[in-house]
Amino acid sequence: MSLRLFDTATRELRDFTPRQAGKVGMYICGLTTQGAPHIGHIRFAVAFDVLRRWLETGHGYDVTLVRNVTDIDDKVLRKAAEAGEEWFALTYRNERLTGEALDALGVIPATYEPRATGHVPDMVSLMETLIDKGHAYAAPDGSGDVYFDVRSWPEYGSLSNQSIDDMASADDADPRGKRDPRDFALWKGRKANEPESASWPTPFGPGRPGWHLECSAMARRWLGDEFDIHGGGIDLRFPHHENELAQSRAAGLGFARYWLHNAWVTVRGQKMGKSLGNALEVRHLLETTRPLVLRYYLTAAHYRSMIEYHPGSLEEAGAAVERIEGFLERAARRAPGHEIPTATTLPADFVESMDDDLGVSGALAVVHETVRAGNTALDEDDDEAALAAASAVVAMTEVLGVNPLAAHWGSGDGRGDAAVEAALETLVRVQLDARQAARQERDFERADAIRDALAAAGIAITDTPSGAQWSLARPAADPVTTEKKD
RNA sequence: GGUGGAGUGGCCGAGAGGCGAGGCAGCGGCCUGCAAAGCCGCGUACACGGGUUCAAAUCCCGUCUCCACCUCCA
Repeated sequence: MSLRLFDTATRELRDFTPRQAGKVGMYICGLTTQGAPHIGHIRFAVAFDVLRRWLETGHGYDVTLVRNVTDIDDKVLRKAAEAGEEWFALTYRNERLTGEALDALGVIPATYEPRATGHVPDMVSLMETLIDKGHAYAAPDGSGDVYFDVRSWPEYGSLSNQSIDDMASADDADPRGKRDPRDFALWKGRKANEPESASWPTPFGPGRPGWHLECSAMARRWLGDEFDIHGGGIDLRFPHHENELAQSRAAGLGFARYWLHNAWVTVRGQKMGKSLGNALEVRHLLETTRPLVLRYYLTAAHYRSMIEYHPGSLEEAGAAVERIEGFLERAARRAPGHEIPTATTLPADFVESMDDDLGVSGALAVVHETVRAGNTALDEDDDEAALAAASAVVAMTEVLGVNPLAAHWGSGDGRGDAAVEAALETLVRVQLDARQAARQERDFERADAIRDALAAAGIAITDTPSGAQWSLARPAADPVTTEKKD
């Protein structure tokens, strides 16, 4: 069974075949450095993290993942000017915040994260090629801008399935010497009010990258003239990806062979965005929600479906996660050394779902079915079957990045500092022994008082035929919508 | 105006001609001193109106509603 992915360019599912056997070059685009990341930005990263994991684990590909950092654009300069800080301070601070958020959610780091500002020579080279081929021109008005000539490229509009003449002509079409209002800037000449630090010398005069050129230049440098997958949010399809495609192809490059786009997170039916004031910043959500739960929430829906955020959705994700964790904890008590090995093969239904354009919903259904079967096996003292189920659950959740036992989640599963844990174990065990003694004397009032006291301390008791077990309780999240303007 | 997407049971969320994915919540039962956890059972849902078909949530026609993109956008 082969992997099928929905290619935005052809608007159909296509069998995925890498251009080089065993290797995949993937470029994903869109992590903002204009502000702190909200869960919409992170969803994008999580969606392509799942793809990357599946390419690696499910198909054994050697993946080179390049994730760009567009660290200079109009908005960065504007915001920095408004805040009275250096633009590079702002963009680097946010780049780090984004990195922290991705780490928190268990997103595997990219192979490389190139910055636009470090690739000006690559951009100049592309522009020279485009001008030579008659697809770009320096603005005749002395602005220092360089534009792509959309009329010179018949395929312009193919990615978003639009013809140039059908595109709404922008009311604010830049008058500065464009041959067509739809022509877009490859390069922006320096304006008098812009900081000198945001300017680079070029044969066309001093200036800075336009918004689109950096991706064509960086993808080419790190992945080659042609590569396998280009990913990003659906809202980038036009104009950003359309323009990337046009400028790269017009320059004679093969560029991306598959285009994948994820949908966004909505709040009250609207796309989340800082400008709308409904952005849920990752760092705020993580004050009340465990990272694993947030990761599960963002992973559980198909990447091309919108996720409608509503109060309570994180609690539901938390309940689902706890169900999986509860099973793994029970199973681990029966496992040799209390360690659950990771299964080396994945259930066929899981593989089939994942191969069908990353059907994570179906894949998670298999996870939960396996959990139920495993719980039944535990109840029937069929340890062999229970451990096989647990191993499969570990392997499947690892593919999705939601394995509760992954070292990444750290103390989230109660695996804190060993000395602290040992001390706690001793103290709790004393209480459990006292409760057991009370129960044997049928002094249930005292037994329940002990249980209540432990619960108040955040320790949950589970009675089993072989005695009471305890675990750190996971209080339900209490997320708050942060109404934060940027 | 152009392009694309969506409407599924109390909620979330898959599926894409015929056996009701899965999760959350709820109800009943088993287990338990009681709980919790776990297990078993319980739902006849697919925006609306037509049509095709032995059979439609799924295909066709029409309608309604919502969302997105059309040079800031994950």
